[in-house]
Amino acid sequence: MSGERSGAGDPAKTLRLLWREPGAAPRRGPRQTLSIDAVVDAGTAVADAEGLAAVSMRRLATDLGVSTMTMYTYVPGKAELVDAMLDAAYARMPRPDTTGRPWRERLTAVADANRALCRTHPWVAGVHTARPTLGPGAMARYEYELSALDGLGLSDVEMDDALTYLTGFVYGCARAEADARAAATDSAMNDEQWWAANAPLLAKVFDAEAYPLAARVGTAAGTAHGAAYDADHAYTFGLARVLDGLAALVER
Amino acid sequence: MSGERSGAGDPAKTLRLLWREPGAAPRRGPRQTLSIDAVVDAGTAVADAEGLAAVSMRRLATDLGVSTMTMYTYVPGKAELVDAMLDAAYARMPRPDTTGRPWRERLTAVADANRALCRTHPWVAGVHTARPTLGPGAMARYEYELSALDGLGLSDVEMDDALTYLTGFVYGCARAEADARAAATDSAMNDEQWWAANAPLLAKVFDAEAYPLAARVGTAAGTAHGAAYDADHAYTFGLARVLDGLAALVER
DNA sequence: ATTAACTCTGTACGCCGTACAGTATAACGA
DNA sequence: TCGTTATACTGTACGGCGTACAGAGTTAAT
Repeated sequence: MSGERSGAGDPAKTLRLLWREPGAAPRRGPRQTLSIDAVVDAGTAVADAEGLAAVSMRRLATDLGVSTMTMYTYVPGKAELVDAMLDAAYARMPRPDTTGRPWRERLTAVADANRALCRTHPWVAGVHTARPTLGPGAMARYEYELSALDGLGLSDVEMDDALTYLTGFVYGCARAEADARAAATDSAMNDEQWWAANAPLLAKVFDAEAYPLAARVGTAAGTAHGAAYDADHAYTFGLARVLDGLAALVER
Repeated sequence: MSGERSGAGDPAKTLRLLWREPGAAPRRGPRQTLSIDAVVDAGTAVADAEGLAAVSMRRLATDLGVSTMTMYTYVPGKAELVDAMLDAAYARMPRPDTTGRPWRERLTAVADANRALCRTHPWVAGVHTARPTLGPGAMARYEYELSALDGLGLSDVEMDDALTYLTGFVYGCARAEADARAAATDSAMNDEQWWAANAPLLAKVFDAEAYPLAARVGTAAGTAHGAAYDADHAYTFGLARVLDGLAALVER
């Protein structure tokens, strides 16, 4: 499949891993030399530095000094490992108390916290979360974020809608930013260099008179952002729109 | 890397492919038995039916009745093939004239057209487009979509911002929807079945009193949407917010 | 007739996740 | 104390991926 997905493993095995349920039987064989946390942390370290695509069972095993198949004694498989990495990242998010602050400020804090998460762990933005991680970190995060929408007169369903909409925007931005960085790394060209390589070639085939708006606006946007994707600008612009959009719901 | 990326191939080769620039030299060897379009169409057919992950050089070669390496005489590589598939999809988007209509209606049409694209070709939503496809289809699409924002008193840069914001929302929704479908296919469980498998296990470890909002809102949202991700609802809710957000910019 | 350009193909390399079988280890019941 | 047995760990192997490379066959220009 394209990209990684959360909640893709066996439900029972995944929940046992996420909540660290101890194996029922007393442990009879040799002691484990590593721990689940060591594996999860190793995965996170590789993903942070080189992207989730670099996280392979072979790679983590090498980093941890064990053989590849040993990984499977700590974690049922790659799918469950990704869930564990994700839940651990959620668990580490700061959750400052913003009770009593204006709703825009509280929602901005939620948005910023998620953006910060995606900046320290760019791979988080790329995980497909249709089937959410149901671990303790995810629960704590959901509870905290809903609290920012509590007491605004929204129905329960509207609270969930609004949160989905807000985080959807933040992760969309974060994904674009992570994507831009990954493209630069993989191609060994920054945006400016890439455009410099493409512009002269495109000029030979593109008819600016046939597409006047595209030519004019494309040039203006490229010049304004230095031909590079400006993640901060997109986030600032978008978040203002998102809050204005929610205002129509909250202050109705 | 996780997932497919556009604009990841060699710039010169990619642009030659997208604009179908004829090879300079007269053709000396045997005639080709297939065509670029046949390869692009075969890739699109597989991606539509089974997802972009199912599109491999070996698979397309088999479908087209040639050997794997023959693919490379039509297309420089997988990266360039994805660009060609994407540009062809853009080129096929309908572009009805909405000149003179209210701006909300015009932008809704743009949003709906992109949503329709992502429904006939769910893989489109999953392509990372930090480095855009610079083919004729992409250019025609950009021109058309900008025209919906022309004459509203926005600066060129604001037009690009607004379009980025709008399409960002649409593709975010589309990605969630495609993701939900892919998860259901891959896991052989629909959302309801997946939740039914997880709920009893989660109930054993989740403390509803520690996370009262999460428990209450999660239940309400799950009940309202039949425990399934409701893509139409998210889109309708979100698009209203997006347009309200842009109204603050347009009608200022 | 020769040569150069081109199409097509088979093999091979290094990645991936992981199934499976085998061996070493440590705690339990006797 | 001595099996017995659950467990930890490892090596090999399979089928997938993109694609580099070398070679064989085909056609048009010289």
